[in-house]
Amino acid sequence: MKRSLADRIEQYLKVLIERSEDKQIEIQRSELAETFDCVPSQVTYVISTRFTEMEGYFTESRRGGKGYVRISRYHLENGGSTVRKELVAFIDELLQEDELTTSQSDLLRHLVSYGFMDMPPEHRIRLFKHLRKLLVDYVNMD
Amino acid sequence: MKRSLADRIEQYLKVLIERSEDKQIEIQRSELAETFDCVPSQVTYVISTRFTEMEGYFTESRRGGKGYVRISRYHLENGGSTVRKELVAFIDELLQEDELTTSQSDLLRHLVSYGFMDMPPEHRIRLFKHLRKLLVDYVNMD
DNA sequence: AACAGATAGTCAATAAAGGTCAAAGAGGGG
DNA sequence: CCCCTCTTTGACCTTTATTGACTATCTGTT
Repeated sequence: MKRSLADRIEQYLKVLIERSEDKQIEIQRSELAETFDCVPSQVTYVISTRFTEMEGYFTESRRGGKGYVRISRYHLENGGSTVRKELVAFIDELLQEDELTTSQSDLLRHLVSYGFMDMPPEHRIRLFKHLRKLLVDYVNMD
Repeated sequence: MKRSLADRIEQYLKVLIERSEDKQIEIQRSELAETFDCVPSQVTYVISTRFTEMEGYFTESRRGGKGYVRISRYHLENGGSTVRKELVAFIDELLQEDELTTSQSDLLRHLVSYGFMDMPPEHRIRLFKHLRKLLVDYVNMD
């Protein structure tokens, strides 16, 4: 089991994240590339393949002077996840009842599943309830 | 978390604004530049990129003797509408580029146009920016 | 009213990041 | 050995920050 460079960079970042206070780190792409003696785009590759929203990570970045890449990990299972599941279930229901098209429900499911991770749970709960109401409004419009 | 000069000036101003009685401050561009040991136009740069209407700020200024720059953060309904319009415009753009179907953009436009009315503007601004990013992610998924 | 001095604004050049994309390389399974 | 997928690299692109020369607009004085 020979670990690739990408694997090692991934591991390195994950250790940093787990050790951090708020499960969130900020790195400089070029600096990290230098540490691992590779091209900067390798770092981009690692981040885009191993720190996706599907894996529970959220990334932001800024270019230009003093640029950075911030990676945050979210707990998919804590506060609000019940509400999240309920909302996803509701979207599926609307799809079953032909109140939404497949493309609409795909989009919504994506937004609801992977978005709003960085909100405080109370806000997220309120937001999801609000969203549900908005959806009801929408499908009852015609 | 290394900060650029622009970041530090931004932070400084935001603290002043939050501490102020009426969420409004008046500064002298050249004086602030001296404080941060930079050229005055740096201050202009910070203000024009970080204290925009979209971010919920409003600025006025006067040149000449006793000149000033006034920055106000607004609280009420003014706040969200620029961001809302911007997001709707972005959705339309995605539709034009065939990144979204008509049914998807209709749904989104409805949610964005009629929802979130009762949220505090600061939250709404963040939410809309977040939504925009989620949409970008979604259309780039394939 | 004209002028002088004091401010703030504009704009373009330059630097300093990160992003994109496609081609080449490396491994592994059939 | 061939093919497929994942990795690595590098040339080129976009965004953001910093600086300074030049411009515009006030205020106060003569």
